[in-house]
Amino acid sequence: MSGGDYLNELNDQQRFAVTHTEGPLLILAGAGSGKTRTITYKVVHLIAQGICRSENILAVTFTNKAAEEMRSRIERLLPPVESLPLVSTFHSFAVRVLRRHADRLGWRRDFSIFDEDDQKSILKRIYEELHLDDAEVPIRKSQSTIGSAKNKAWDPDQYMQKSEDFDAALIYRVYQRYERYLKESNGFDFDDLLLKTVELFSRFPEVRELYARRFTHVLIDEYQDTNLPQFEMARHLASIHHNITAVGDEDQSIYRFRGADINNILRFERDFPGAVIVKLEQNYRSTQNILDAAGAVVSNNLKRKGKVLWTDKVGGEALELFIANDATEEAEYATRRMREYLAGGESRIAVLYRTNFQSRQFEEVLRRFQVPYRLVGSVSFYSRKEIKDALAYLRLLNNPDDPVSLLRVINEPPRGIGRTSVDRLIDHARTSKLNLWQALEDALASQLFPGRMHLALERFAKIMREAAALKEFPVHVALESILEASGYIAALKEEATEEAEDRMLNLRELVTVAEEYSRRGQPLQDFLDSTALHADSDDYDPNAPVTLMTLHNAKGLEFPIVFLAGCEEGVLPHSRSTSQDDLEEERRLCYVGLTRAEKKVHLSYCRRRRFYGGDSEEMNKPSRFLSEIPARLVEQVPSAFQQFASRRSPGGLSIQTYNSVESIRGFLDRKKDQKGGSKSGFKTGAAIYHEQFGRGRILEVQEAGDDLKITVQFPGLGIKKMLQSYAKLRLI
DNA sequence: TTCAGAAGGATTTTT
DNA sequence: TCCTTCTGAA
Repeated sequence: MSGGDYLNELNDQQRFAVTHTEGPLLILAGAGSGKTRTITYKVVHLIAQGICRSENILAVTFTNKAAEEMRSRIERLLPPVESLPLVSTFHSFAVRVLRRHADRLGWRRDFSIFDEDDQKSILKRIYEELHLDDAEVPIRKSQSTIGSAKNKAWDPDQYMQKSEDFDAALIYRVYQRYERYLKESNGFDFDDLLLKTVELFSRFPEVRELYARRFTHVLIDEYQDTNLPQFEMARHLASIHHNITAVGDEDQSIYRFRGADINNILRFERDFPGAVIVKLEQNYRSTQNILDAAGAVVSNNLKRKGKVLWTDKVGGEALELFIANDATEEAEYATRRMREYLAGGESRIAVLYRTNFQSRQFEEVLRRFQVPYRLVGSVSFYSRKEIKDALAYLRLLNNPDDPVSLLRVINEPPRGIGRTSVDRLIDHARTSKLNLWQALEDALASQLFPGRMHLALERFAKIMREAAALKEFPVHVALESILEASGYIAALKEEATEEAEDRMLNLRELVTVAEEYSRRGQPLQDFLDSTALHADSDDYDPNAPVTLMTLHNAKGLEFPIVFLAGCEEGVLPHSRSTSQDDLEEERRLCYVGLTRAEKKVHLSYCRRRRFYGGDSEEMNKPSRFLSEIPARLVEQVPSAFQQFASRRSPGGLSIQTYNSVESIRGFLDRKKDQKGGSKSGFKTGAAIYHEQFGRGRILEVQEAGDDLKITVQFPGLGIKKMLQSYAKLRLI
């Protein structure tokens, strides 16, 4: 694009933000106001106007996916010859920096990146070493405490000084040992990636300057979700030119639990003197009704600067509220509506929820109704066992000091190295002050272990020794070879179960991903980095007709139709969010959900919801956020019972849909109250249709107290008793 | 050492 | 409900 055509596509405020290219700038932007678009255009503007060169720009996004999207938008707008600016997340940027300079901090450049699972297994080892009991201070607690200490940039000593935790002394020891363990393993955890980069910048001014000079313009998206180390990274990077542009919306700050500090955005002017502030308050996404509803909810928060979004899309459809008896019914209702939408030509619908486990019923029902969908998150590809195993092998090749990976694969597939052998190996490492791999080699060389143990360990050592050269091979070759050589594939083949089949397919998939890296000539290191930093949200496919995801993952996205499920006390807001600050964050989460929608929002909640299989004893209360939406904006859809009652025509053929035994019970109760025990309409001999089993005939109807038991014969399927099962029955 | 079965425990959100 | 951990037997 030439001349500046792109400027014509912007409103006055956006254009100001794009063309203001000197000094710190804060863009306070509302939902749907074209935040990301504005900084994307700003990047284009900087290059197209020759203000700086592509390589002098660093744009930071919140997720890899967002980065990828921004890159491709920039690419479309720029003349094809230009090189692309660096668009990355804080984490991947940090990895980039550390891969070049980690040696200054005493790490090698081939360091490993430890995820939360790795963290957990490290902590487990440390607990054993220190003879700590999980019952005393749960590992989970240590893990999260260490994490939040790191988010505040506290080292163990600072933690010890500042923490008021009753268990601080104990966690202090764990934290100290943990840090040493990481160093000895030549690894960083996620938090370290940021922290150590900041440390590098502050301890070595010449390194900081290298980057601060190279990037003359720094742009940061989703600034409201930056934590302390991220803020400090930004400050270091802007320390020479002060050309920092931050975009954010305090109402969409939803990562407090991860150390995100809403104050970073609230005190931007103090942090970056001379900052200019632009507000973007026009919303281009949603109808006025949706905005009003969202605005009404979030206005109950006290900690905000406050802004009023407006749109020229006046009115719009009312929000719709469905009250379901249980989660299955909620999903069924939503799925029926989705089917209608899809039939009517809608192609992008989102189901959003607070917690991942809520996706289950939706998946079940969508599959039953044969509606294609895409799930973002939950058990992601990269957290599957076989994938982690395969990556652990590669990681071990890359960094032999990595004990986490070594312990993960030493007996995977089983090769006769059991707990006892592993414990003795660890012992030997500790007493001889060697790392695990060295200890293994040492023990083998000095014949330290008895015959069978020795042989098993030797077998493993041989595999890894011979595989060492693979490191230099194309990634997919290395991966395939190690899977073969380790016997992993053979073991799966031998197993010959459906599950093993699945695992092999997943591994194939991983090889396909690796082939990409080989094709681009990227080294193993790059492959490992991006798999380590892979996020659930990276799986989002904008072309899927129906997408299921958490509210957190929905940040930055938009959909014509949004279903916001589980609007109950205990779910949204979550039962663990009790403090005032927590509640405000939950409210922002609700706000984020509502403002994803362009045309229509469907709200729903369940009167009962099962947690871990058991029935919840009490009835759920509707979310307090629902009552914060003005009644005039919401239309309540009749519940299942009401729908049933109203569709029943006098005489003639009536079609009655029972969504669950629950609603049948409700129906019976009513009937009893009204007419004294009149029956449900299920009669012996009646023909019946069941959504799953098809046509059948009722053999027996029993009513015991509140329970209704129906015995139905389905031709070819035998006799089924329907009691408290979620029978989908229709009389025909 | 490994496997199978039983028991117990847990669950927010994520780079 | 599902997943991890524990226990005992082969």
